[in-house]
Amino acid sequence: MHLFWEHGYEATSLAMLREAMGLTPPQIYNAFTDKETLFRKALTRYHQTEIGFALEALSAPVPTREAIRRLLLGAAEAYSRPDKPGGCLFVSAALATSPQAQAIADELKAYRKASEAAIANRLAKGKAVGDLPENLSVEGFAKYLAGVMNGMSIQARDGASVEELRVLAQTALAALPAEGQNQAASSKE
Amino acid sequence: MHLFWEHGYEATSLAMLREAMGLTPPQIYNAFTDKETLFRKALTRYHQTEIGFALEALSAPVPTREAIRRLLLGAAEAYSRPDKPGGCLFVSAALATSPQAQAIADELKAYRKASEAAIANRLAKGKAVGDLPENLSVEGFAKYLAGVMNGMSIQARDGASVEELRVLAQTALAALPAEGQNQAASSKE
DNA sequence: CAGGTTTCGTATCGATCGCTATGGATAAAA
DNA sequence: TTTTATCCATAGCGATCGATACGAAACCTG
Repeated sequence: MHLFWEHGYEATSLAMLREAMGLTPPQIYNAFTDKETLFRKALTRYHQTEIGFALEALSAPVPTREAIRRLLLGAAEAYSRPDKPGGCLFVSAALATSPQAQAIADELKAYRKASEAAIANRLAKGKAVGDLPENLSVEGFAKYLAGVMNGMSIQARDGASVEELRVLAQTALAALPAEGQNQAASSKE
Repeated sequence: MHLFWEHGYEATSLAMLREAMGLTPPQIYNAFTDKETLFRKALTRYHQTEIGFALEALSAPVPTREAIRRLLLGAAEAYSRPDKPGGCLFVSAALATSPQAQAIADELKAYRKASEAAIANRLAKGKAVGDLPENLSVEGFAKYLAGVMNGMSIQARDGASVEELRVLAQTALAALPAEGQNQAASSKE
């Protein structure tokens, strides 16, 4: 998973994977069928172990602004762990691929779209509760937030520290409109 | 250039390049020495022909907020041209590479860092003129803006339209603080 | 201990990568 | 017309890709 995270799908060779896992070629193919299913296993593992903060933030029983704050700050931490590759695997692993691997690229794109949809769902819920102004475009703002997270992934890959990503997240939060009461509190931290 | 833009450095094979240019192997090597220098030629060409909006926006004799607005809206257009690959070549072409191509990845990273530095310079100038509040962190805000542009690049690659990217840019602009007079005007458009 | 079966590491498969040597066609010089 | 030189497309170079065939070792069963 770390190798795919660092070098992407195509640039990670089976020789690297074999050396990292200490397996011989038949062992790796008995266990994972082929490279593509191995990558998909790494994908689901990444989703379960490294991206939990997102679902956690979006489903927490807190006001919408706080949920989004947790989402972005969670990304700041998850994308800049010292012992892990920088950024998000969903963004890095197959952004530009050869025509043969476009199925993989499409699958990662679907993951990103799903993340954006999850954000949009949370925003719609917040709008229904009254946390967000009536005239806010849920889809537009979800695209903004998903875009900011993707941008944080690039910045993390370029070496941005946790603190720098946190500042970026806080800055991005300033674009979030508030229905009155909770705007002043956010400028404190 | 379009092939590198679409498929990235490593996933673009010389066979694809030869077919696109209608050249035989010796012709391509006589003209461009090897794949790496060909890619660098494509890089400088991309920088000259597709990214002019950035320098233009940052050096225009307009208030800081307007400069940033032109920067982000310019990116929205440049990243979603119908007849061009989506997103920015500097972001897409070598985000995750094999160890052999890390020199290329580092070079693109340097390009991205240079863009962020250019934004920071413009912000510092704006701060000196009084367009921006005194307590604003120039580096932090530049990292935010560069991150938003990188995120727009990902969204464009995922199929976002010009209009969607424009909305994203406008949303990102809402995070820009103003020294009083020009804040009200921006919420109009 | 002998026989049959399963497991597993090595060696290698065909395909493709970036890149280059070679042979034949063409053009200029005598 | 003959000779020489230049150009350039085809064929193939070594290396590496993902994936597999084969022989040896190990193990459970009589």
